[in-house]
Amino acid sequence: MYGSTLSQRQVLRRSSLFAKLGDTEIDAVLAHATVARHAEGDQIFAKGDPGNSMMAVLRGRVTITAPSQDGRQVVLTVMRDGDVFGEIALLDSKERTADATAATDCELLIVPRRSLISLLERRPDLCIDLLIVLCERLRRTNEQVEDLAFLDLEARIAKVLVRLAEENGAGQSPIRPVGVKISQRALGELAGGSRESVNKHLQEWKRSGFIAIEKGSIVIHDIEALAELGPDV
Amino acid sequence: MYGSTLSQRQVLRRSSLFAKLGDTEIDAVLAHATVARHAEGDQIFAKGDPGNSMMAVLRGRVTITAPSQDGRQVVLTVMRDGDVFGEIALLDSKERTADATAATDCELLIVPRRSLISLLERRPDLCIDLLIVLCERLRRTNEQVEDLAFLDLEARIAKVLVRLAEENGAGQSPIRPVGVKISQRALGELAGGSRESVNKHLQEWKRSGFIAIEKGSIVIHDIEALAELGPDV
DNA sequence: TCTCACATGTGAGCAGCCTCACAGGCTGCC
DNA sequence: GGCAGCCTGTGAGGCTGCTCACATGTGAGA
Repeated sequence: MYGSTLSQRQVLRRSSLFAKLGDTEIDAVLAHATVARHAEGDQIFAKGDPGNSMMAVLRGRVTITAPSQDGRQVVLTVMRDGDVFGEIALLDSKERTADATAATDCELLIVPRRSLISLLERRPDLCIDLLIVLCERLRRTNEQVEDLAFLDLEARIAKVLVRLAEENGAGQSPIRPVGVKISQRALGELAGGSRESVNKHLQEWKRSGFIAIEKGSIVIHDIEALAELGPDV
Repeated sequence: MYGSTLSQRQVLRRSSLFAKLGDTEIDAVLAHATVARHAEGDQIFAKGDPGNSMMAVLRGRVTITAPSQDGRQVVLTVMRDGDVFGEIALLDSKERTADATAATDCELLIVPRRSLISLLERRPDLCIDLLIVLCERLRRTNEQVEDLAFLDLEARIAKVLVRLAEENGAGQSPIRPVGVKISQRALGELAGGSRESVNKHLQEWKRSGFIAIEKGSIVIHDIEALAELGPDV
């Protein structure tokens, strides 16, 4: 876990929450933080674990999922470079509320409770930043509740696909096809539906020319059409 | 809105977030805050409104709901004495994410953005309290996502009923019947289902002797049975 | 008193989505 | 090479929960 101190600082600054810290404070956090590496598929923590640390994603992607008793899952969010997660259990000293799994090989910074609390006490402005992060999270989760309550599966899948396409850089031109690397099963977990039903809707869209289906990924040809299917409630 | 300063302070201290403040700080908040009264059914704010204040419930109940395009609603939470709400839009300076409606006649303290921000800057410990409030909120919303994704309507209704019963003071004895004052339509909005479907499940439970149904309220005779129907995922 | 708004009760019919079952194809590992 | 484990594709069957339609009771207000 040791590189030169300089690069460690830079690594920590990749995380939005810590970006604005001075060297002294960065070093104070680093003094007790560790870097963990996980291979794709590794479980980082499980719902119910005691949570006495917060993680920041330095590199890679982490999915936060809620497990059901019978082995199904819903994806609550996907964390990427610079995002922090696991702060809930840390802040209220309870159990982890969800599972965290490495979606790709990844590198995490693990900040123990005491470091974070003492940092927050020294820097009220960071505290407000963290509040804003939580607000954003809450907005997303509320939206997910609305989607599950009001939209049918087709709309939810469309919405997820559009979001993934945008995250993958569909911004440039609405014409250029965008590839989204995801299995149909995972898409189902994101949208809250079964693998088979996802497949059926995708087939429908393929016939309509909105998308093309490849092994392990979906190529979106007409993102407008999908956006119309998955309205913002 | 003016009573004696003393009672105003006490009123503000009813809200958990402000309870620990000293008189000086209370007065600083009060200097810019106002008290609003709303009659049952009044809309307090609507999704999409600009949000430059936070509310604390001094007396009464407020339901936070998400509206769908066709007029349906899901209830996200119900706020009661001492709870604060509306802090999301305040903190991240965006629009309100949901509707707020007075579920009963109620009295709210309205704290404008600047007062709150300056208070939070002076008192980092409050900031952490607020973080914990948001964490709790997030836990609840995540649970709601899990419920909608994994549980069927019957389980969701049961779970809502059990929660309402507990909030209404079912604690004492599991034998004594507990009355929950709620319409079947409202129950549907809490559980994410239609009025008719709610009615059918309730009839079923009535036949089984778990509950009795009265106009505008439900009397729970066997809360254990309901708790078993609505497991914690 | 009459009416409006709202609450509960109930059945018919339909759409969405799930599960089950079975296909074939590709990849990586023994 | 061959198998295990993942992926996609597809149909049958069934349940859940929705909408629609209508009936009844009741309290508030004109």
